[in-house]
Amino acid sequence: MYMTDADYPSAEFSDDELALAFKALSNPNRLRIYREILRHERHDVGPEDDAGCLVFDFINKLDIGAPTVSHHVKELVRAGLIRVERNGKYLSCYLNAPMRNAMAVLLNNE
Amino acid sequence: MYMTDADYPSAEFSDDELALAFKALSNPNRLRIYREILRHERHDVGPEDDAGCLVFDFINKLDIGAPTVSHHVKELVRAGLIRVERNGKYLSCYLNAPMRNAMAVLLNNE
DNA sequence: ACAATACTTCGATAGGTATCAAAGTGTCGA
DNA sequence: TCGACACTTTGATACCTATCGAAGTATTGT
Repeated sequence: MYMTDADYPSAEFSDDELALAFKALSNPNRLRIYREILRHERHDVGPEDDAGCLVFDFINKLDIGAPTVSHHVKELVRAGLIRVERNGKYLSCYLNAPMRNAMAVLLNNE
Repeated sequence: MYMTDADYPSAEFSDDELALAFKALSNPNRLRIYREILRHERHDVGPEDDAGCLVFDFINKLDIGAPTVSHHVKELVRAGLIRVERNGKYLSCYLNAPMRNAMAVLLNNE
């Protein structure tokens, strides 16, 4: 019976890291932000004209204030789910694929 | 830009329900319990001689007390991730496939 | 330079949670 | 029927978090 990290050969992330990632998705508003970034990644237009997902949009479309959105984005970064990049006035969000993959593998092939 | 449940056609679970499921996986010990149930489901021997995953084992293998394990199992049930069934002295845990599937779809095909 | 814009940081508040010890409940074997 | 076993419930503690308003910072257009 596997019950510790050491029992999972070649696991990319520890239980603690994975738990932190799931925790980041445990708030409905944060989950909405992450889903949007996922969706954006899928329907990607070329890398040139793509500004990524903007924090600006989250602030305008979600029913929470800018400080809370800022906090949520930082939590997603801290959990390793996304990364952000400043483009002038705007902040773009991009998917962090390895963590998404680790969660998917956990749910699919275990 | 999708930002609400209503925008996701034929979504089986709401953002709130999904967030609750992810929250249930946000504690390392609870994640270990869930992974073990997943693993058990995969390496399933026939339905006859299968007693499921026993809470008994979680109590013995995790470094937390019985009350905490009991609490965690209840949280996994509340989140729709698993169901439990009493077999005499023991409590067996079984995977709740639809919720697992919903999370997997979210991470894979969105 | 200045105003506007897009966040970010701070401090506060209200509520949630992981864990434990102690005591309780239901089941089974002798 | 009685003790042992497998949980469960309760109450307490220490900590974490989602959100806000107010004030701060960085960037851009004029």
